[in-house]
Amino acid sequence: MLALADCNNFYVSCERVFRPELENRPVVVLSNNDGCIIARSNESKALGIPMGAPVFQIEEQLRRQQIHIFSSNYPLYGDMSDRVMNTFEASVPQVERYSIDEAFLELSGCNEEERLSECRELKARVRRHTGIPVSIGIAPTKTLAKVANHHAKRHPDCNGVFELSDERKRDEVLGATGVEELWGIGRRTGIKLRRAGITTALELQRADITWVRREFTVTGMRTVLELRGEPCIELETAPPAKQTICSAKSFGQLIQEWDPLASALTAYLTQAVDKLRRQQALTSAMQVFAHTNRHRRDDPQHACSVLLEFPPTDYLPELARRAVEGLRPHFREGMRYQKAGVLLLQLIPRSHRVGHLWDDLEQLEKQDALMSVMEQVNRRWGRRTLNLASAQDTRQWRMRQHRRSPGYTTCWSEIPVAQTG
DNA sequence: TCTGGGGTCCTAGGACCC
DNA sequence: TCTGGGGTCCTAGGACCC
Repeated sequence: MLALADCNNFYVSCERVFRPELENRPVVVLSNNDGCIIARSNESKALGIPMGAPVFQIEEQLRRQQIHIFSSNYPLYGDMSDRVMNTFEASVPQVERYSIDEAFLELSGCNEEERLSECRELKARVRRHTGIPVSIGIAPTKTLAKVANHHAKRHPDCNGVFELSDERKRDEVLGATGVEELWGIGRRTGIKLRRAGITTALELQRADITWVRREFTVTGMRTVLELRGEPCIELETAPPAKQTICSAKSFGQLIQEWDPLASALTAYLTQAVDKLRRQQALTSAMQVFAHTNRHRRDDPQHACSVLLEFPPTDYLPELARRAVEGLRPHFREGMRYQKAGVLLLQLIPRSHRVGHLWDDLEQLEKQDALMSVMEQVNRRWGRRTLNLASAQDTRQWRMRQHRRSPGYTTCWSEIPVAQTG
């Protein structure tokens, strides 16, 4: 039997661990550049703060209702996530880390009673170890576990844990679930289903399978089978290596000159190469792009993008040179660029590097040594201690983060200090 | 002034092969 | 008028997820 464990309002909960006075108060967390709302406490939801709302549109409401606002602090959330996941992994036989705040678990309990108590104990342990509240939904398939989890969150009498295996109970809950609330049914498919007269999860579960297959491809069919209790989506305990790595961001302010754009590009590439090396992979192609802000109707619009190919490598200085030189001819003077990024493509495991007679092995070793030293220094002394010079001047593109919380668990100088008396 | 970032999977259609 | 039957590989685009 599977379970989906999901941290409640995760980013908000992370902030509250270190600011307990914000318990029971409305709190929101903003996206990069303090652009829009990406996490809300229950109190903020109750006050009608919509998910994804641009901050500038609801600024007045946020102030009037005295909602506490945080910029996002991804190093903190990533670290808290690791702590939660480690607790799961120490407690159940199998864990799939599904996202920063969710995991699918395989449970050992043989009957509903055992599984419920197993999960209640787990929920309490995570709270004790990390301060983060979680909800757990139990079911025979991932899709049903998602439904069970929603139910656990919405019904306080469940105390955050709910099992959906009994068929009668299952169909009753599915009958009360809107079809677009299901995992795998997005906005488009939801509209299409409603047009076909299918409005609840139960109606979808009972739909004709060949019709579903024809209209909604195998993905839709899998959803239906999973709703019937037939597992189609396996637990993935060892995540497959990524096929592409992307690093892209909006700038803190619009950029009109090449130098700061090149600087931002180098910084984003640094992050991408970091992930590449952690995955022990090499890249042999990358797409580099930049574009203006399409929301600004009055600004002239421009999007440029270039695809570069080269022998497999993970050597940052060379990749940075290629990215910058590659995009340079496409950059247009005077445009107001809003965002840039890189995609690393054609990834291969580092162990598959094919040597050529004309490879300069000594050169490759030197490059490798340099990258390793850079990583060690940065691990020891903090991110970006050692950096490419061109990525160093962040003044013109650095993210806006006016309300960022300290790196309580991720930065030596920001660790909270406890005082007595 | 102000609208996130990072991914995956699936299908259709074209090119090409025997 | 007639115009095989498979198969692979690649790409673009749609849809979805958190």
